Amino acid sequence: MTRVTISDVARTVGTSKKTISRVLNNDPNVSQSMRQRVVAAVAALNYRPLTSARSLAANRSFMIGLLYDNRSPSYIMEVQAGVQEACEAQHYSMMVQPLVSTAPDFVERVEDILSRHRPDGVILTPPLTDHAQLLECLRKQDVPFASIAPRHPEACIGVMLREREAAAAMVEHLVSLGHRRIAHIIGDLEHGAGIWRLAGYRDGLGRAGLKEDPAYMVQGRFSFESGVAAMRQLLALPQRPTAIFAGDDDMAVGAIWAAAEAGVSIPRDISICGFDDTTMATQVWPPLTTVHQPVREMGRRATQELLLRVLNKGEARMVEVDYQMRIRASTAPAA
Amino acid sequence: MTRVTISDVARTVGTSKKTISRVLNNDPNVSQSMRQRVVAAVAALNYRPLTSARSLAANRSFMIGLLYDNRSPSYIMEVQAGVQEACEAQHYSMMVQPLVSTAPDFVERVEDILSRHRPDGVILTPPLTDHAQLLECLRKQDVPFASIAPRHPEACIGVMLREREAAAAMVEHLVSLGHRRIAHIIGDLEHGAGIWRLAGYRDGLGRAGLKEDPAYMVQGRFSFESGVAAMRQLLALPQRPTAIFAGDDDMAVGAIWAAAEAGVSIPRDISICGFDDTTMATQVWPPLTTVHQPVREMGRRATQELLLRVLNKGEARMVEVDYQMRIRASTAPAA
DNA sequence: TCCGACAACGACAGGGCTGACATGCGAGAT
DNA sequence: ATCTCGCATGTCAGCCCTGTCGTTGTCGGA
Repeated sequence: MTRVTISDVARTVGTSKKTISRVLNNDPNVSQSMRQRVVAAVAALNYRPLTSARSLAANRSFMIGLLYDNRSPSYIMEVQAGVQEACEAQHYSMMVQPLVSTAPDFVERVEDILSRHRPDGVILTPPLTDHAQLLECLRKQDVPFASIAPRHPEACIGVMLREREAAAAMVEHLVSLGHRRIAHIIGDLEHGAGIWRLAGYRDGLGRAGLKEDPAYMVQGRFSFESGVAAMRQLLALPQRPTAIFAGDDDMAVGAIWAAAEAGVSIPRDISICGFDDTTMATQVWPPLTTVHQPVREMGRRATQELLLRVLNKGEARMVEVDYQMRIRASTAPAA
Repeated sequence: MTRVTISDVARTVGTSKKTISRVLNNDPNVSQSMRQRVVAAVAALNYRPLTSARSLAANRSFMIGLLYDNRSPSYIMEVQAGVQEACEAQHYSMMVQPLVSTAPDFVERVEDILSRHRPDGVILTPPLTDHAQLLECLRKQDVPFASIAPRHPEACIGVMLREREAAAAMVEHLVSLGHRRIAHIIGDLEHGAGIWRLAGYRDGLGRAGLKEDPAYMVQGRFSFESGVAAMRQLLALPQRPTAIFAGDDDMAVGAIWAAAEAGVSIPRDISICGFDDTTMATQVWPPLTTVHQPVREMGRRATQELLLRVLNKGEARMVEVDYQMRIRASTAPAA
């Protein structure tokens, strides 16, 4: 049982390979009747064009690369699902590539992937969205890309969310519950998210007329462990905060864990909230108040914009999606 | 700046394309001196063979497909990382494909992927490992595959773990803490894991001389929500169990959540343990006693076996990896 | 010295598909 | 009737690599 090729189809229809190709690629200038006959034959023979042959001939790979560097698995998994959806809709395939931006051979590896596979476009997730060398590499190789939550959204296409505003809104939520001593576990400042959320925290304090207290601003790294460490530090303070806004859910979950460890009750003694609304947010106890980011949709939208550009089907842009506040049981009125 | 091709390299070295090819593919029968000159030229020109051209000519794709159907994201993500590692080591690339085994066009989609991309091999994760139509499809198209924790490990290559034994050991752990009323939240019985862990639970009870009680065996579906539901059911029992062995961590976390909801203290009132040792296991409070499954390693090992077969480099087999008990704070002596 | 065995290499022919260009043909304009 | 034009289809070269197979070079043994 050998492979069915385009020639086989052409032979059965009694036409040229090119006409088959035209039908399959939705080229204009094919008569209705011919189109139908071809479609019928393709179905009858169960023919599917071989991707590698198409790539070679058409000089494009029909592939989108998803590059990431160890952000939380649940985040990446969601993005991946979204990218996959969008690719599928355009009969593209997705190739995922974990990368370590600090590795010595980083650029080398990127170049390797780009030139061996020649993806028609690439999706960048934080913090790769702002990796200068990477961006240069992409530009040099002329590979279009779309970014998810890049630090400089005005300069590129992709998708973003008003994180600063959302962070401020979260602080306002805490203020509205009567909290005055509100701490922030700062995310990785290499990420836009880290910067914006910190800025939003400050906005929120400012609007409520509260002063910043350096002791209430603890550096984390967007990880569970860093959340635990930060919380321990906050709990050791002579005057504890009554509410904590963690830069992301992973750190918030860490904070909740450290609170449990110390016998501090959430939200009775301290309110905690996060950002992202990951799977864990609803699976910890108490359920976490957080900002919902539609990560999957963001993956999808970014990919759609990218494909718009790749396929020359319209003007690609930086899309903005909406966040949503998810007020759950981890925040409560100040004692 | 146009692409560097094998001809360019051949021209600079002053030899034929085929010789370049031989060097790049580590074929024998090339003299040392020639080999060196070629390598030097390749480096100088920064040449990288185009994957689609190689695929077409060599009639293989240099690609391994990873197929999965919505098991928990953290599980898939770990497998994916392992598969990726193994692929990389052999200069293969990984293509991930989410699938919905209940979808009406399931077979259609599988066939499509297989014939368009012709992966040189495929990694199957549960429950796809036992999907009859899928397996038939793979055999028909002559695509080698390796399975992770398939229900019939003797019939295929891949990787497995003595889950039944581990489950029994977990029950023994509970027994050794003095528990006598031990419940089990049963996983999805479509998965080998569901079956084996249930069997192990029974083994454990039997060895301790305990009788099975249908009321203590609640059906779940390997999901957080099903864990919550099962736990509520168990808590409503006139005589509650003192310990619960959940079929996986997701359900165990759900059980912990439902306990918190009901004001039941873990492990003081009830001990809970799970299976898998996912990320969550150490992030919930109390930290979860569970069986550690080296998921990433399993992905890697399965892929290594697969590549052994694909590349004809040796006899591929069903590898067995070891589990480890992780006794943490969610289990304690019976009251 | 000659032969055979085997190592080292090259010429050639595609693999399956698409892009550029050529051709044929009928409808409408003149 | 003639000329245009535009749509529908075909021809052909070529994308970049590798497999096949035959040629040449090398070396040891008789």
